[in-house]
Amino acid sequence: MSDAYYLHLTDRLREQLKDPDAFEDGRLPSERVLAERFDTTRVTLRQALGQLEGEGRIHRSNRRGWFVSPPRLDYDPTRDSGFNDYVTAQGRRPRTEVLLTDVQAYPPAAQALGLAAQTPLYHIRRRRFVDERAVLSESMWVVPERAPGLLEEGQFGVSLWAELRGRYGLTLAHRELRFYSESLGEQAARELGVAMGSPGLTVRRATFDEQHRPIGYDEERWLHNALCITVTLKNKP
Amino acid sequence: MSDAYYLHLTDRLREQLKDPDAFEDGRLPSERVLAERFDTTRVTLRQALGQLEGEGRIHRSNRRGWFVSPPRLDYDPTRDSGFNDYVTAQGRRPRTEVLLTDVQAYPPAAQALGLAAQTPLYHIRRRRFVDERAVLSESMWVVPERAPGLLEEGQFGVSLWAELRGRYGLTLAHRELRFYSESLGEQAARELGVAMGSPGLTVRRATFDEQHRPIGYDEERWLHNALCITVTLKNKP
DNA sequence: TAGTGGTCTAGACCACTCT
DNA sequence: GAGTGGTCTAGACCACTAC
Repeated sequence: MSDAYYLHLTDRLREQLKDPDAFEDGRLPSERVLAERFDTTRVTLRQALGQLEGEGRIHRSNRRGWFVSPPRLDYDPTRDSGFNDYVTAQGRRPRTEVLLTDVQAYPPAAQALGLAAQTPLYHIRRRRFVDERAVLSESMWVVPERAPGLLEEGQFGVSLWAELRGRYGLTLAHRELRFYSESLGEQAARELGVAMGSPGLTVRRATFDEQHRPIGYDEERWLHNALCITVTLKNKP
Repeated sequence: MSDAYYLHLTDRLREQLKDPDAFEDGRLPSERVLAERFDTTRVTLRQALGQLEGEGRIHRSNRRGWFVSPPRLDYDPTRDSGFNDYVTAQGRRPRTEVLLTDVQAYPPAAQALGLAAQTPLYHIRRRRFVDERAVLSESMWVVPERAPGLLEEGQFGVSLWAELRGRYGLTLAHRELRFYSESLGEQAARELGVAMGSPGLTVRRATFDEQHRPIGYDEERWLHNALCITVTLKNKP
């Protein structure tokens, strides 16, 4: 089965991808051009592109084209250092857009925090970019009692955690993280400018203070090949 | 774009999947049958199946068919409790096969452990099952000085970490973990009985003792929808 | 041997982006 | 308006699994 033609195409494309300068603006030729060049149909060519997408080497922007993927971002979700900090530290350019702030009940957040399902929570939805590529769609819910007035004044473009620490004196003492691989749903796909069903990685995080009182909960939807999650642990848990 | 026909198919199939008893042995009807039932072609039907696969609801076994996926396994890679233990604790049935043991140099392992690239290491390759579904293909490299004679006597079907702790008195004090989403390569796909390019999740882990001497390194390739990685942290790192 | 999914052809139309 | 990827048709043959 290793002699499928689309696998030959992935081999040849992989070879070409080793020289990133071969593609202007990191953009691949159109599917029709590639299909003709390799003397095959778009269906087969797309199978090869899908394979390389799964490997994390290329990605697509909805109806715009295929692009060479940059190296994955290293991301340590156990730290509350800001997105801007670690993106910059890796020589990349961060940007954040606030899409929405409101007050809403969100049962999954409430459950993770041990609250009643209909508890109203501050809600902030953001979209984050690395080198002007949208890689992360994030929703954060904060317990209002822990950060009264947060929505009125917060600079959400910067680190929300820094805000919680600095302005409200909160200590993030206890964290429960879950991550899993799941394709992107309609909303996240739209916000990230990719086709629905594109591969994604989800991070959910519940945070508590020293007295184990709930602080907040967030859900992050990443483009699957944009990141590598890194965790370093001393001692046994 | 939300009115694509394959999305209607996913909706209808999702509905049917809510009643698992509707499928004998958790097996879906064949692609040809489903395509006819929904009055479409196999190409479109497969697009719908691929979508549900990405969502983690169904999975395929190479050339055997499509199956309803069981709930994800919760997995905490920061603990060295054995696979058998946490699978059993979740009411599932674990099984392990040893595929290979040998001595080899593996530069990525050596690099992660801070050793010379060509350092010979004990190597153990295993395949692990949950409820008789192969979900994990794993390679482990151990520094020979830390566990002399490991390959001669080890019971690799049980916990390798328990072996290292019990027989060699090793303390796993420091761990460096990396995980990322990446489609399965040829070897892992074959071992897991899925098509090459199927979505996967990779976990890499380097382990050190209290003196920060390297103990071992392992690479795990999971079926992407078989697990949810869970990490709980007290205090700030 | 029958049935399955895996691969592939040669087209077509549509929704969207770019300029 | 030109070009792109997204979706879809109606077939075909092949490699492999299960019996």
